[in-house]
Amino acid sequence: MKTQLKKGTLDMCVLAALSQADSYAYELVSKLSQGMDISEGTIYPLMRRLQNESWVSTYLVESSSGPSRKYYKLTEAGRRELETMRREWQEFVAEVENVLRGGPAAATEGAQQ
Amino acid sequence: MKTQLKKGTLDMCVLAALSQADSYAYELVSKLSQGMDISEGTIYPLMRRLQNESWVSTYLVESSSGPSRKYYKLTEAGRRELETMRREWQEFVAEVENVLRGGPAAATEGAQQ
DNA sequence: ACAAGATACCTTGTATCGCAAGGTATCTTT
DNA sequence: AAAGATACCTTGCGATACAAGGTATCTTGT
Repeated sequence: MKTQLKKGTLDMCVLAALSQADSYAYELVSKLSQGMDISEGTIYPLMRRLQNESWVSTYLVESSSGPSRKYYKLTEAGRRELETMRREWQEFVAEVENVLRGGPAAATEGAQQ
Repeated sequence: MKTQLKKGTLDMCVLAALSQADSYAYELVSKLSQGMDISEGTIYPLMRRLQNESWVSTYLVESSSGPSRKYYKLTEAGRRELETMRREWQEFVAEVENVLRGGPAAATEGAQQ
């Protein structure tokens, strides 16, 4: 999957996943990797960013099959941010599709061929 | 408009615009800026990339209202690449929407709340 | 008991790309 | 001659995805 296209969407995808159920980074990677292809080197800095913005909070849970898991939980601010991101995403997609359709943003004047 | 979201889509948008009519960088900026918000500092390196990939060719046209314009024209390879990008874009959007809908890529197992 | 593998955390360095800021040259208008 | 629009371009910065590598825990096979 094209790396550049993902820029700016992974935060939203993670927040969306967390809006359904709390999760931990390692699990998020394996779940999101099915369709989105996200790697560990991406998720850990990303989760830190989300936490710095206070969009998620964390708590530790001991696991019966390995080391403790750091669960992330969406905060109220995170829920609001997710809605904002959704809106921006939809607007962005609409604008790109508009250009692809040859909408008003396409160059039409004074050109040849 | 969110900077990160544009990454990887501007090439496609420019190729799409050129698929309708030849154009030059300065004009592409003013046309695409209406909806997409693209700046000169972005377009010139971008056009060079497209040319390096042989997706566009260029020709000079003298203007009656300023310096000569460097027109860009989509090549056959460019047309094929545009179709590839379109496909990848659609697949990508579909996958993101899937995650937003809480699709199979969302974390559901073993979480709390 | 010990090695191997899975689970789970993390950091460092690299590449890419969009953009603000700045620079140059041409042509028209005042 | 000066000012402004047109049109080209480069440099340096910030953001982010990722490969590669590292550490610790827990289970399983021998």
